[in-house]
Amino acid sequence: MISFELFTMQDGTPIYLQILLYIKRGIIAGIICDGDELPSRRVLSALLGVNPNTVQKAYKLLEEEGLIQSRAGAKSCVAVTEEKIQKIKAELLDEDAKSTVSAFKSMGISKEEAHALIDKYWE
Amino acid sequence: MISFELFTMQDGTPIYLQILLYIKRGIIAGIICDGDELPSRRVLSALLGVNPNTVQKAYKLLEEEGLIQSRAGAKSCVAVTEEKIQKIKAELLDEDAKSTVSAFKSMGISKEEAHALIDKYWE
DNA sequence: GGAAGTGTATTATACAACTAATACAGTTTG
DNA sequence: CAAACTGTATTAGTTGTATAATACACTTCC
Repeated sequence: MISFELFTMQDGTPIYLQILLYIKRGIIAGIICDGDELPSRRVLSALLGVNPNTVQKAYKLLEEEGLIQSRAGAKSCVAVTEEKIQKIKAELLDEDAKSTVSAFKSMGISKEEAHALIDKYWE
Repeated sequence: MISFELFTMQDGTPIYLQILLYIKRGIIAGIICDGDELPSRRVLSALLGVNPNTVQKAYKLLEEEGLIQSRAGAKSCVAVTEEKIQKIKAELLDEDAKSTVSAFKSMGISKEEAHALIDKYWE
């Protein structure tokens, strides 16, 4: 069963996206693995204090991406191949790195300063 | 007069925030300087193909931050001190670096891999 | 079989964010 | 002064997000 102990809500981003990202990143990190059971919509919504429909929206998007499997009546579970993992890993890293580099460059930051900034905030 | 030639619209982020960030980053990079004239709300909105109020929202926020000055009837212009520049530079770099590092760590990326990613997307 | 839990779907409401359309008052400039 | 441009304010409409209340069909397990 996937744990949501490390999940922390932040405002500014839609809740369903936070849930989506939490699971995607967990998969990429290897903390969430193929076959793992997901908490039910009702259980997770109660745990996070949000509406079941909000969880449903995240789960539905994950299913449409082919990362989880759901059948009516049964628990949902993670369904990923190594190939899919590498695919979403490349996608997320691409987004993050691209936007960060773009932001740094537009502010006149050099590559060396960028490295120093990463180090500074790594702790 | 501030140039918007390098400005490119991207969907996903509110337009007024893109305008706001474009100007802030230009100030940080030293491309936009104290005293520079801004295009009027109507002119810039026509140039970008958006509503004048969208530009107004960005300008209003910039004024509330004390980065530009506006008086009814006259053109608006940039009004920054070196101190203010350093302040917003620290703020923006803090946000960008912090969220990037957080994202990388949650995906199990090491500091060395992070550096390699920055280099990869720097071109 | 039946109870409990599950996924799924529908409808409605509320609220904030974003954009749009318009009107009004000030300044600049000839 | 007057035309043209400027900033500002108000109102409205659309969309996205979140919530709420149900309803229904399916699976699991005793």
